[in-house]
Amino acid sequence: MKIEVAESLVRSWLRHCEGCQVVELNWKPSPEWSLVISKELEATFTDMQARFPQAIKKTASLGQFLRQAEIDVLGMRIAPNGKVEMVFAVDSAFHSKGLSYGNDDGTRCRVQNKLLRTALLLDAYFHGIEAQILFVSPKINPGRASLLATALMETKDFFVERSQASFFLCGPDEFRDRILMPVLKLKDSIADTSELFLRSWQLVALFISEEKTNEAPAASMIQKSKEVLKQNYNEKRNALISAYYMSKYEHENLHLGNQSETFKQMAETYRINYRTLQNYRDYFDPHTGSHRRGWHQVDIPPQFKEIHNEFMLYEEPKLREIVLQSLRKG
DNA sequence: CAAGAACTCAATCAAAGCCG
DNA sequence: CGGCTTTGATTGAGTTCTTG
Repeated sequence: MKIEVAESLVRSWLRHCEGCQVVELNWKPSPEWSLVISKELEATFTDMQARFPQAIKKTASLGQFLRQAEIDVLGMRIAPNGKVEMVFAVDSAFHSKGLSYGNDDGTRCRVQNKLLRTALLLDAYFHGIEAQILFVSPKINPGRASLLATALMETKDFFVERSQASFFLCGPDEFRDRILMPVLKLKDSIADTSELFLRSWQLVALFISEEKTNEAPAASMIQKSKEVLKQNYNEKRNALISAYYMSKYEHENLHLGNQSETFKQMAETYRINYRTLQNYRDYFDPHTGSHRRGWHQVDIPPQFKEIHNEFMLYEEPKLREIVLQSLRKG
């Protein structure tokens, strides 16, 4: 069996991102299934032949047309009540030099043929169920993209009154945003080794994360996260200093209102919970000569100890100035 | 003495560490 | 890996104290 990596990706996508409980690759109808061809379906097929003579050969009968069909990835999303609420039919083409089946016309006809055939197939075997029909290709040359977009429009137009299906053409952008990126994000949460695409991505990711640290764009991201960390660190440090001040000297000299109001302002500035800040103060209380008992029953945590050691010799006005300045800077 | 402010400690949650 | 325990950080709730 030929292994198509794009199909594996789509399978993972349908399972995890689109909520399909059942997904099959290379789905085809069995010749053993009894297929009752309705008049409407027959009529649709005849109209289709007339409307898209290039894409569909006149010679084929409907039965033959359907039997030849194959859907690369077929997914079903089943509702809790057991009803199939959505069928996904995806055809994928991964051509590293850009989607191509011969010349422009050939490519357009092939894609259109796929879309039309799939729509008929779904109508025949999953009649009345809402469907999404997708043709996905990670690389489509710009010149052909507009051609295919037109073909897609024609197909949509043709089916607008006849079927519950919606059609999508996923070129490079949609492929990346709708399918690839969401699946890549799953890297750490899915452990199923039978999903080839995800598995290989997990393997590759081991090494690109290592390499990233040397690359410029990644470096700027790391720089950013470092800045965020530094900012958080400063906020926490300022919060601790303020808490130390509050424990040792109370709030009056700050002139920011009563104790609650003072805490409130500080907490807002340092982006922590009011209670948390109050608790910081209580950790200091047993060591600052405060009238409160504070957290006398536990040891002072190291980071509190450090602040204590650093500022224990500061006079009130000097420490007050430090606190007020940190509040002004925000 | 009632309402609001302050205090104390328990409960909760998440990250880190451990181990079969 | 995955389940379990430990540890640390944060928040919530109930009680006590002040103040007008």
